[in-house]
Amino acid sequence: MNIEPELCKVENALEIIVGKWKPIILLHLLKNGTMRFSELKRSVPNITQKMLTKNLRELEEEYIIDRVVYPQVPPKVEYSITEYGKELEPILNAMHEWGTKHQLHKTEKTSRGDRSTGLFCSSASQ
Amino acid sequence: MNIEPELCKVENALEIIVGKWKPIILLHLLKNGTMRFSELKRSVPNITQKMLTKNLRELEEEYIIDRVVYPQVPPKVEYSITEYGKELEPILNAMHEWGTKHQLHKTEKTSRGDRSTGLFCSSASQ
DNA sequence: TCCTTTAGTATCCTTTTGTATACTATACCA
DNA sequence: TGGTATAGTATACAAAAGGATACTAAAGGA
Repeated sequence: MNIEPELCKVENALEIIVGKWKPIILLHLLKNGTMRFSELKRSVPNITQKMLTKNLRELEEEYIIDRVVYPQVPPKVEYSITEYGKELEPILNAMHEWGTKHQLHKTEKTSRGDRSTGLFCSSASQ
Repeated sequence: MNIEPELCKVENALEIIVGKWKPIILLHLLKNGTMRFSELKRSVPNITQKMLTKNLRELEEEYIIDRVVYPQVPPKVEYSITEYGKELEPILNAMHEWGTKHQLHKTEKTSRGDRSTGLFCSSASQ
């Protein structure tokens, strides 16, 4: 009744999808199916090549995404979510839903407080 | 059709629950209702005081948990999830479910591979 | 008088994460 | 001959996260 070791499983799960970039990468892949490296880079505006590569490698190691290299001269590499990775969809959807709500919450706080409103999505302007 | 700024909301949401410790802390609080600092520390075995304090402060700032200080001599501080924080339950449950599955996946990999099996939950032994 | 307990701080250190920049190969194009 | 494009790697560096340890206050017990 004291410690529930089951909770540790969450810890393990989290290691895979936790991080600044992985959930966004996965959401893009879920939405678009198959994406090239450069497409992903464009879709996740502030990520650097190094971080994108690193995160993709880690997701690949966990069998969450597939990586297909075409032996072409300007290289072409395609990434897609595996069947196994698709099981993450409920988590990502729940995050997305909650994120939308929480953003409103944040905006309300802003209107009487200390946060700037402009730094939400920098993909459209600037 | 190119960039969906909605995904950025996930990014924002994630900042709050991402991290090695927050989801486990929240799961314990969801399960147990109200917990003292020391209870939490015992429940999350490998966390340091510094990390626990830091994560609790951050969750408090986001109005996800409440912190009640009793002005006693050996200090007593109780933490609980706010109504707002309870909205995270679907995410945490989805994580927990997936985590359980993924652990099996991992174990399968181990049996033909390169991982040690003993490091899942260190709360019971050692 | 010393030890214990609780909920932390403070300090120092290591590791991870992230940024910036330069570099690669090779086919195509001008 | 030089520029462009792709999917990276290599390097150097800065910042954040995390870990280990020591310290605090003030009451109670041995």
